[in-house]
Amino acid sequence: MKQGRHRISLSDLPGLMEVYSSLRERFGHRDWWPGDTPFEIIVGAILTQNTAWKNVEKAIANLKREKVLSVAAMRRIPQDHLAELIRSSGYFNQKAIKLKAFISFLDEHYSGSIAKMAKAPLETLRHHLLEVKGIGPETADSILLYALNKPIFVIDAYTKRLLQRHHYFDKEPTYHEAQEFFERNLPANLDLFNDYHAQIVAVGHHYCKPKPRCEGCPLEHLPHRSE
DNA sequence: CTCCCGGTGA
DNA sequence: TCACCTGGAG
Repeated sequence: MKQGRHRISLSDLPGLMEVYSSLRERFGHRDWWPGDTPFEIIVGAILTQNTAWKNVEKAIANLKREKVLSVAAMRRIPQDHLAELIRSSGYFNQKAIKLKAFISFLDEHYSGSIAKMAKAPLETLRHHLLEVKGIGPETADSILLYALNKPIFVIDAYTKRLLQRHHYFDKEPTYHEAQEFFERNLPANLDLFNDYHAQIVAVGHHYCKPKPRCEGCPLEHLPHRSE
């Protein structure tokens, strides 16, 4: 680890593309965010808020079994019934409201059509999505990238932690700071943005946890704090 | 900052 | 038992 009297500066650190290569070499290309339709991915993005994906899978399965995983069906189903189906994802009452809020948003702005929505420009879409109650920056960007194939870099808790622990930031960056950092230092490539976020989630899940487990981490060789 | 809330794995 | 989970609102 490169150290001296001086604080580690950006120029001492590997570029983001090298970081990506190290992760990718370890984890392989991730088949991130499986989903049969864009709508299923959007629903997953809302349900997975502060919730382990495992618990979301059950909820999605319930929605499929009850044939509620379409815009029309979700518009029709009563909110309390919807809440029961997604119980396993936690915060089920709030999330039922959020799903309904998204449907209303879709109806108002895009005549209830995901396809029409997908044609809107990224910035317009992001601005509109953030107006929806229950959709914050991470959920909005996940929808944009994974459901609508817009080239935007998704930031999550793992990402901010990684940037701080590996000295790209002194303190934990804000969402916008982290996003700007990635987008300024990487080509705006859809598959790269897609897979990079997936790689970060993988390293965050296995190594860069709240309590770091640096042994064997694919990024162990680059400067880091193990706190 | 606190609250929302269920499941999972250590 | 308990921390954590592919956050967001008030």
